[in-house]
Amino acid sequence: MTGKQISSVWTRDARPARTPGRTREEIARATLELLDAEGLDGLSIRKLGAKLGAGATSIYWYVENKDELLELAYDEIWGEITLPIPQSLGWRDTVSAFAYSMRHVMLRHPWVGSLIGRLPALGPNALSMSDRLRKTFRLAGFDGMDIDYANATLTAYVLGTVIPEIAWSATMGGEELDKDAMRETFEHVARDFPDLLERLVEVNEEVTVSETDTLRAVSFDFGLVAVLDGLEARLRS
Amino acid sequence: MTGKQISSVWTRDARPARTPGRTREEIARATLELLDAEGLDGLSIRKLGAKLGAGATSIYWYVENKDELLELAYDEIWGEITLPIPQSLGWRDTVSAFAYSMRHVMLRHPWVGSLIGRLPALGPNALSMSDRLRKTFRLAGFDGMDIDYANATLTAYVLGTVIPEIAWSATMGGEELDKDAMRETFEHVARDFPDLLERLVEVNEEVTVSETDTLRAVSFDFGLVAVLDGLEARLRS
DNA sequence: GACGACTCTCGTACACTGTGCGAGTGGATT
DNA sequence: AATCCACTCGCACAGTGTACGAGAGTCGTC
Repeated sequence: MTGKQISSVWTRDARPARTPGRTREEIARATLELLDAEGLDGLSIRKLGAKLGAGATSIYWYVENKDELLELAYDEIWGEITLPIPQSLGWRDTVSAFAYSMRHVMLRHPWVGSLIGRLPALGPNALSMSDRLRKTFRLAGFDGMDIDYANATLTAYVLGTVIPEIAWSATMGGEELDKDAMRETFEHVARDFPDLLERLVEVNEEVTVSETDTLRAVSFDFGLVAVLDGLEARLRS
Repeated sequence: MTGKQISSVWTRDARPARTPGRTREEIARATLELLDAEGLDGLSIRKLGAKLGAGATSIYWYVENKDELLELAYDEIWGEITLPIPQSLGWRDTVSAFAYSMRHVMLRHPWVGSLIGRLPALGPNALSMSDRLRKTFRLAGFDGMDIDYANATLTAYVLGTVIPEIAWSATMGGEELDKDAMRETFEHVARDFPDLLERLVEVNEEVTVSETDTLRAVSFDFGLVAVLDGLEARLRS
């Protein structure tokens, strides 16, 4: 049981809750709120300390370094994602609901976009979700390693769709979706690719602000259906 | 042509190359090398200045801020990815080759994992690749918006697979793949999910270091085939 | 050749960051 | 009452991104 482990908050047990002192949950929650309010760059140990009514460096009693703090907040996210109980729906509807939930949660906490490539998902919420997804795929008829492959494929699709979406919103959303500015930007950067430019401008013109979301949702759905079809084909063979 | 645009290096033209002074390419290349050598946290303006034999703040003549520097390096990455000329192979083989190339390039430059959720891909190399992918999908028989949907789906799958892979390597790879340490870690963090734990340990045990890569490649291929099957189904209807 | 304009460099300075250290505090155990 | 230990936190250090403004070098025009 003892011996060197991989470095992560989750490889050490939380300190037992005592009368003085904070809990991991408290700290995770506060970090999450700060991240939601001010983004990844807005989070600093000193600000977090202030928010908790504590001295800046007190946090280091509970956490080895800033990355571990981010691991805590990251796992909170996984806890917000919902997955219907497997038996209630067909597997396609079940995992679709998961995919949509995951997308929404990520868009609500856009800073995860920069963390997924840096921190492993080893927290209890992430693992619990992984466990439940595996059960869902097994119930659907997948077997052995295919369970994990299917799982990975679905999750990859969602991540890969949402992460660039976040980057896009971060750059374009800041300017309050100024259509003319965007058209000019496109015309400038894509001036050597008339084909691509035409499509970019077209999409930019014909769609109102609120319809942008719908369009993205349609695109998300297209890919999701394709992925599920592909997985289903694997199931039948 | 004038007017406010979206904030990105690519919305401003590069300064014309003069006798003194660096070029964007020079700076992009140096940034890339520094990132490859020292990672995202290892990149600082001062270090980059030193590497270029320039004063630290000279870089700000060519670039508005550090993010724009990262945009330059990010686009270099897109330039390393290869896509066979569409007509030479069937569309499935063509986009498969692209997917594998993209995966390898990303794994070679693991710091991109943290950038994709933060910076838009508006550089010439990224757009050129996007343009060529669109042509490939059109040639395959996709039409209208389906071209872009298919494009997005494929790219999402690759990104979503590789990004967590990078995070994993960053945490586990540092400890030189100590098998026992990993087993202990798993047993600790996944102790409440016996099913998942069994699989984690099993995979960890039965596989040698070099086979880890193979296993990941197999998993990647499984999902890729599923995605392509799903897209092909869309093509037939 | 002289002058002015412009491109480009860079030293200094400022506010801010993560975090090591070690002295301090206050409640529980003996 | 004495001891221990979980916990707090001020200070300090090295490092960060970047604003600013003074200078150097090069060009075009008279």
